[in-house]
Amino acid sequence: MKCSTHLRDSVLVETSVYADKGCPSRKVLDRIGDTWSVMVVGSLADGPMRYTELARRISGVSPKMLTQTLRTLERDGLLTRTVHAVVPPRVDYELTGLGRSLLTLVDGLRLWAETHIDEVTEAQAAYDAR
Amino acid sequence: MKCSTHLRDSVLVETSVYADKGCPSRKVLDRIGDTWSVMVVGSLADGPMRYTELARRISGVSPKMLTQTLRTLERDGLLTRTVHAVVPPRVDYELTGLGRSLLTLVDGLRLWAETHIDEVTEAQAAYDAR
DNA sequence: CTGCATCCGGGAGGATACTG
DNA sequence: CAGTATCCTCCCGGATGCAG
Repeated sequence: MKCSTHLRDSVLVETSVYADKGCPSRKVLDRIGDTWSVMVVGSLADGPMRYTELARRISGVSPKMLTQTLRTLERDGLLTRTVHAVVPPRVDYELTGLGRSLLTLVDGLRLWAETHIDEVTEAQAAYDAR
Repeated sequence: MKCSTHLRDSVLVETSVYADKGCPSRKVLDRIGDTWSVMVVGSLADGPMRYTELARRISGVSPKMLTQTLRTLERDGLLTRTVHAVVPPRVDYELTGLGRSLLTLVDGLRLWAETHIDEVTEAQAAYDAR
């Protein structure tokens, strides 16, 4: 787990991991780490989707956070935002190729979650019982 | 990307995704989403490690957050904490089988990051240039 | 319908000093 | 060495109102 391609200059930190802010893992983590981002990407797996549809599928998200998340993902090139010049306004969000390449990870995450959630829950119960 | 096993009761939200707080993806997200957690798990990939060693490899982490992260991961059954009764104190942290099963994801994350970070950076630059 | 602007409270998390 | 305790700041994110 070395940030081999982004190690700092100093030889003293050769063994450091995730040490550099510029470490790509760190940057991606800031994105994947964002709960809403992952949920948006996951939701868009099924295809293009409108703003309201996303809001409905991601229960609990405020308009503010949804917009903010969508903007960030758009800026990162993970999805496209298409405004249709009609009334009422219609805006479609769709994953880019880059965004879809993330689906593998997101899916892996979901799979791990469904597979191991029980073990985690048991471990927590055991820990709390001490 | 349905939380198929954890859908809410109401039929009205049948199409919702990540809607339920109890959704396992959501829970795992709270863990994976945590930057420090991922870095700790990634660092421990190489084998057992002491507190200070972890602190050194994860540059920028405060003692507070490192301890907090380690406790949470221990509680979740992702790593073990072994205290050796010696002076000076020696505490080893080691991934459990469950923790190691997460390495696949963490590695996938790192791989995606290293592979696509340039595309993301370019996309950001293009977006900002508009 | 699809947002943006604004306000605001709470909690995450950094810095620092100290202890068994 | 391996943490704990304390303080304090910042910003995440919810609520609300409004605009195009």
